[in-house]
Amino acid sequence: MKRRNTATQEAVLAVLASKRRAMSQDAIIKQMTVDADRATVYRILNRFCEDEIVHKIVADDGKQYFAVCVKCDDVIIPGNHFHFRCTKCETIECLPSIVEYSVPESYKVENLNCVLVGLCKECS
Amino acid sequence: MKRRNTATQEAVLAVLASKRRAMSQDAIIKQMTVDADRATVYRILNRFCEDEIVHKIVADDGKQYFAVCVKCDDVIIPGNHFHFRCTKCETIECLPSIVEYSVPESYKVENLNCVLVGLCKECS
DNA sequence: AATCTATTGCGACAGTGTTGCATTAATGAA
DNA sequence: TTCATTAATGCAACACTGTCGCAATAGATT
Ligand SMILES: [Mn+2]
Ligand SMILES: [Mn+2]
Ligand SMILES: [Zn+2]
Ligand SMILES: [Zn+2]
Repeated sequence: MKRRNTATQEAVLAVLASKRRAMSQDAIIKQMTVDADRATVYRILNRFCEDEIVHKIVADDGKQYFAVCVKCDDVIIPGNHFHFRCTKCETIECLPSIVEYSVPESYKVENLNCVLVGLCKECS
Repeated sequence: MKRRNTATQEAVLAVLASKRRAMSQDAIIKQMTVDADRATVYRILNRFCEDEIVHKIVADDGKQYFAVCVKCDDVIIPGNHFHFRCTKCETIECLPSIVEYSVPESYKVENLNCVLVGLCKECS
């Protein structure tokens, strides 16, 4: 299954790369110049997740948000970081803060989905 | 707005109290002996949240899960604890582990939604 | 140009959570 | 007890999200 380059994929990535935030499919399509079908954008985003170009966060509104896997302060932010959702400006951003946790004996953690909710710097 | 006691409310609470897990509205209704309307159960659960009888977790499947606010090892588990979702037995439980985080200057955290995903003790 | 097949658009679907509104029933006063 | 008040419910309807099947389109390669 070799990947192909398409205008729609580049448009999706361009939006995600320009904003420094995690965005919902809804918000991504609104920001896109090219029009694309909802289902297509979902497929593109899921493909990006498989290829680890973006990562997915499920916020406490139940929606999926996607963000590019970027470097921050010259350190690659891995999957296991906190996210922050501002209830006022309705944005979600990746925090440079790593999630530290401990689980009971013999539990196996494969994934994290940690979202802090509140007011961001600008809104508080 | 004074609260009234009803059989449905007690049934919902009975289910949540008997299981030690966080449950979705779906799962709660399946376990209930009394039948009740979907919408009613949601209203009951949201009321319980307001009254802080239960707390709500949004898992990475985008669904809302509800759990009674119980004591664990004689220590009250507050709202800011991790949750664990087992992908095999499809349960969500409250972990006794507190979420430790740090946010950038002047961010205000009002809520947490932190879910660890993987295999629980029995399933791993 | 011809071929292969990844990608897309469209329609359809299941599931979740919410709301409006008429009806029922819990509660406290008479 | 009876009555009045209104919280709680059942039902229908709705918006929204994420997914999938399938035929059509269009990258990539020879
Ligand atoms: Mn992130
Ligand atoms: Mn909990
Ligand atoms: Zn903000
Ligand atoms: Zn399990």
